[in-house]
Amino acid sequence: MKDARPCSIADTLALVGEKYSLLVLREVSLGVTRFDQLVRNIGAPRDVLTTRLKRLVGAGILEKVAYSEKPPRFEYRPTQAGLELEPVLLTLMAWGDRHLNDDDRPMVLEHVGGHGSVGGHELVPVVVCSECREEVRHDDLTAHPQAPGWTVTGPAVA
Amino acid sequence: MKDARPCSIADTLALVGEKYSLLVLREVSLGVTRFDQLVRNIGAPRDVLTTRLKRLVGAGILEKVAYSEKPPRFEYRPTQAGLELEPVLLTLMAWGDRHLNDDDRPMVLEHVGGHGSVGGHELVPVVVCSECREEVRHDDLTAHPQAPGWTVTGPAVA
DNA sequence: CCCGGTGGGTTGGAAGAACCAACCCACCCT
DNA sequence: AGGGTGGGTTGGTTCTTCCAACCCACCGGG
Repeated sequence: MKDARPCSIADTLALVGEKYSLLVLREVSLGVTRFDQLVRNIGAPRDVLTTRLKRLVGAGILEKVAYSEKPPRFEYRPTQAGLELEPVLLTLMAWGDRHLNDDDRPMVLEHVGGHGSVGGHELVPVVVCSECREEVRHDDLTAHPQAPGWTVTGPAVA
Repeated sequence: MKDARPCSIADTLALVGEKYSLLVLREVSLGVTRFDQLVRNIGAPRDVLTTRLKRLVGAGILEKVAYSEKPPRFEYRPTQAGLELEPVLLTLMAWGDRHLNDDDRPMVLEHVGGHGSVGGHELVPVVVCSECREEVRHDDLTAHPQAPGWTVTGPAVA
């Protein structure tokens, strides 16, 4: 990945884009935080999961918390930064629900609103602009690269 | 990945979770659709990019469109399904902007609203519930696995 | 006609990562 | 003493990546 477009998407994927990493985040967000459970629920090889967990802890996305001394036992809990990746998981899930599992979604999320909302309803996540609160449509977007030497189509100088 | 939790997140990542795949989508969403440009802007090895493009075309996320006969030349354009992955890209970018590139974001997106909105403003994407329009917070969510034999913490029967 | 350049790949070999089964250790329960 | 659980590590094989080089069709200029 040398000389690629500088980009926060690429930077984020460099941390959480490896196989299983986002699935780890799915599990810890669900409250599943122990090594053996993660292995089973994700279906990852144990050694691979070990290296993923190290990476995510090192990146400050998970933290290793002791829940027992003697024998020393740990659980992996999401940090604030880790929890803030939930929108990524929600949008991935929404896409898969729509395009891959349209007739039987493997999991349904119930949304229990904050301010006086009555009961729970099914969550269908949508991305909106925080400024104008409108749903983001592709055609309403214009990209402005900030890095010197880069235009929207590619490197300018090179 | 045998016997893992059935999940649309995993299903989606099986299609677009390999290295570079989402970066391809970033580029085609920006309008960069040709092989050589993709190689340069993404920084991926040519052969790997070839296999990724085949996969994405096969999945119906991209389509290969001829823009010249003699010599035969193609561009890779996102399908509707491909464009609908943009929310994933936006949330990834927002996270990287906040947590990795807080002082100089590599790219700024301008949002030109649809219905009579005046000028463009910077896009800061937020995920909301389409039902109640409130921002989705982790604590407002409850997961309901639909697959038989699965609870939120793991397989029930085993 | 020959030469270099562009677009879009394919090929071969070396290096690295994933995968799997097996193993290990500390502890707890019976 | 024996088995079970939690949380890993190890060794060896296979699967991917990576990189440089190559290939081919076509175009333009001299």
